[in-house]
This record gives sequence, C-alpha cells and structure tokens, in this order.
Amino acid sequence: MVSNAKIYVNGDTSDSNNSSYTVFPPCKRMKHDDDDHHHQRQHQQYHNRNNNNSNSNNNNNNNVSSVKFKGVVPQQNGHWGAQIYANHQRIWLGTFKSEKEAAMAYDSAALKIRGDDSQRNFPWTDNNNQEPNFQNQFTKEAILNMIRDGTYQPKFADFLRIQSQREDQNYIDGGTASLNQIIVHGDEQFSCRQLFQKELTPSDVGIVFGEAARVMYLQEGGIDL
DNA sequence: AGCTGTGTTGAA
DNA sequence: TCAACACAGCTG
Repeated sequence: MVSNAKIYVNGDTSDSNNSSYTVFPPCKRMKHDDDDHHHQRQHQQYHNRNNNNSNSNNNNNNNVSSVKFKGVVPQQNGHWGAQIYANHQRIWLGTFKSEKEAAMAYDSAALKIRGDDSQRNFPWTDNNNQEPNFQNQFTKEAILNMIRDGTYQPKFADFLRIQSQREDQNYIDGGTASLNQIIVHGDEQFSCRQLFQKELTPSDVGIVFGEAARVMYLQEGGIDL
C-alpha cells in the first residue's frame, strides 16, 4: 500500500467541475464527506444492484454502508476492500479509505480481466474510455500490481496527459492553414502565425496553449527560458 | 494494537 | 461468482 498518488482520473463525471482531484494512496486518504454519497447513489442506478432493499439506507447498527459497490467489501475499521473473482479465486485489490476508490479499483481490474463490456460500478466517460488503451500497454499482473500499490491512477493520469499533449501537437503540426487564418482585431488584421512570431512571450504561450505550443514557439525560433 | 487480507461459508 | 463474517498474522 505505498504510492505517491496525486490525482485520480477514473470514473466519476458527476463531479461538477472537473474529472480529476487530489487523492492519497490507498488507505491513506481523507474521509469523504456527504456529497460523496450523493454521487454514489447516482452510480448505484448505473450499477443496478440492491434496488429492492431501499430501506437499508438507515444503517443503524454497524459500519456497513447502505450503498454497495460491486467488488467492494467493508473492513472492520471503516476502510473498504476491493476484490474481484476469476477462475474460482478471489483476487484481492487492496484496501481503500472510501468505497468509491475501492469501486474504481474493481472497475479497472474488471476491465483488464473481463474486458470493456463487463459490468462496472461507474459509467464510461471521456476520460476512462481511454483506459483500455492504457491497459493494453501492460500485462494483467502488472495492472493488478499497480492497482494494489496505488500507482495505477497516477500512471493512467500520465497516460491521459501525454495523449492530450500529442493531440495538441497534432493540431499544431497539421494546422498550418489555421496558423494562416486571419484574425481581425479592431482595425488590425494578422495571422495566427504572426501572433506566434511577434506577440507572444514563452510564458504567454505556456499559459494559453500548453507544452505543445511551447514546442511550436521554440521551433519558430523562440528562446526557451 | 491496529489493520490487512485470507479462510470459509452460504446465497445467487 | 459474490459478499458477509471471523480472525490469523503482519506491521509500525
């Protein structure tokens, strides 16, 4: 259970603002607050299990939550274990501070073990639909080990980051025409290329367009800082 | 001592 | 296949 996990990119698009947020390694995370449970109720519709016993919401006697995720089991101390079964064996995926993390661990393991049409806890999103491509780089054992040691999510986040940078670069490389596009600003007209060559500082470029544009700036003869 | 993960069992 | 439960054994 050791990692330097920083961001968690899997799953939850019901987050209002973005698709990534700060996390801690498995079993090292802060307690989740109530809005976490709102998300879980939504997901329970997707993962439609236990719909019958709606009165189980009043979990009065013990630490077992009313919201059940597939492959997630409560631990004595309030933590959550994740597990998946394959060929008559339980594969333990680790323990987590929140049900949601454990449920995400299950989804990632299920994707590798059972494929992308397996039943999962969270729906597919723009982010996690790249997950099969990410997983194809690794063996099943490697994926499971990453899930267990907490490095899976940060590595997947790196994968997504690199992917989006490549897309940015492709846009610039293949976008010569758009560089020559004329922009009208007041009485003045200039091309996008002129903007690159004359108007922007490296920091401007970095802020507005990110790393890919910084490379473009350097290719155009800009000076790196 | 606290926690993790395995052993086991019964339900689906 | 799956989760509930108990607890052995590991770790800090």
